[in-house]
Amino acid sequence: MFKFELEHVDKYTGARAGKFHTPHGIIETPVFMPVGTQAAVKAVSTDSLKDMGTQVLLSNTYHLNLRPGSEIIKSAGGLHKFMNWDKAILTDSGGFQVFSLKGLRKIREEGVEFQSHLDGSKIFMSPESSIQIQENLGADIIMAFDECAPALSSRDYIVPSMERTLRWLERCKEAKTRDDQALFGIIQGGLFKDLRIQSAIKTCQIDLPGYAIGGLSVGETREEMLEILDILGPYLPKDKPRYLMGVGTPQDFVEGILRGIDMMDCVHPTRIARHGLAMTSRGMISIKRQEFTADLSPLDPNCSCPCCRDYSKAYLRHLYKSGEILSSMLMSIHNLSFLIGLAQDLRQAIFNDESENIRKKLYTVMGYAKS
RNA sequence: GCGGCUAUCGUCAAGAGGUUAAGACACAGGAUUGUGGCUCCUGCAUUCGAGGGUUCGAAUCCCUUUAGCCGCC
Repeated sequence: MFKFELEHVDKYTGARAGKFHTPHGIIETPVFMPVGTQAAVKAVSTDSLKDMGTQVLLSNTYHLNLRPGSEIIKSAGGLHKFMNWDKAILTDSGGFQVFSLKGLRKIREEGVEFQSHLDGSKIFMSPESSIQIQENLGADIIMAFDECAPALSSRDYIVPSMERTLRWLERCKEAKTRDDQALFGIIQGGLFKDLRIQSAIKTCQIDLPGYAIGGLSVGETREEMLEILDILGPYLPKDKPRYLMGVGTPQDFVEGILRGIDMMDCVHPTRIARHGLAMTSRGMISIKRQEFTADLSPLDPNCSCPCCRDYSKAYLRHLYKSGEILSSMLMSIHNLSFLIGLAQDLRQAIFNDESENIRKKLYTVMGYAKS
């Protein structure tokens, strides 16, 4: 269980292709993981997710604990049954909410006191309670409860935060009782290279089935983020999956994989889809643009997803302008298909030691901006 | 034919003599990275139905005219 087979490493870039075994199937890496925070990928059914080749979904401990409550999900037979998804699931621990709900929480050594964004009530989350909730949810991969610190944090802020996250990781491991769930540790350290290395070494000293890099894509530039990935590579065990948390523009995705990342998740594709933006083989397209009013060609002529197969840009623009729910559905299906397809292309390219070609294509043929 | 009322951005509408004519929606650009939030940011009337006048100064006052609505013959 939770064996990671490293199948091939691109001899030019170091990009990795592998297989991660979970109780709900094998995840072929590199992989993009759609995010379904509240046990649902916004605007996308599990049938659609399956059709587009999704291998693993993300969901969220903090949000599901508030609503409907993890006991409800436990009594439903776990998250897989509750949301009708029989492939792998990964739950984030609530650590990101320490960042995103900054105004609504207080951090202590023991844990974090949140004020519910729903009704204002006090919710205390600790490494132990996060693990307890995640055991109730029953995902295949569960994340350590950490603090995701803002990228612009000072060294004085990052040092104690990072050390606390390490102590919390020990407590998470201690609290864990189920052996059919893989606990991943999370490396922090802000944008300070020595702290990142320190965090990587100490985190990886704790034997776990996988390791994540957190605290990135939270306000820093792409160059800064990639620099951190570059220096971290040598400190990560080769025989464990490497998960870069919260990253999902096509550029970041490709650059991450070329730096040895195996797994990434992001709300980006589904969020921008709801706001009328598409990732395509010809760059980013805003379906809102006036120029598409009468354009009967597909969103992406090189895409075979249901959205591109069956509908025109003029129709998609009309749906968006009309506020139709179908707009969110089709655009989300497309964007997720694009990233999942990109991951599949990369995996194939890695086996041929040609992953660099995908990067070149991204910046030339596809026309994505380098920074 | 006579009397009254109304006429400000694509739409709804503030404004009642004094610097660049509110706001909302719509429209047009842009943002968005381990998802509180179909959200956020930016732009969008040198012009107030038309023409003339009073005044240092008018969307705001006066006259003429046009259109719509309401009454009366």
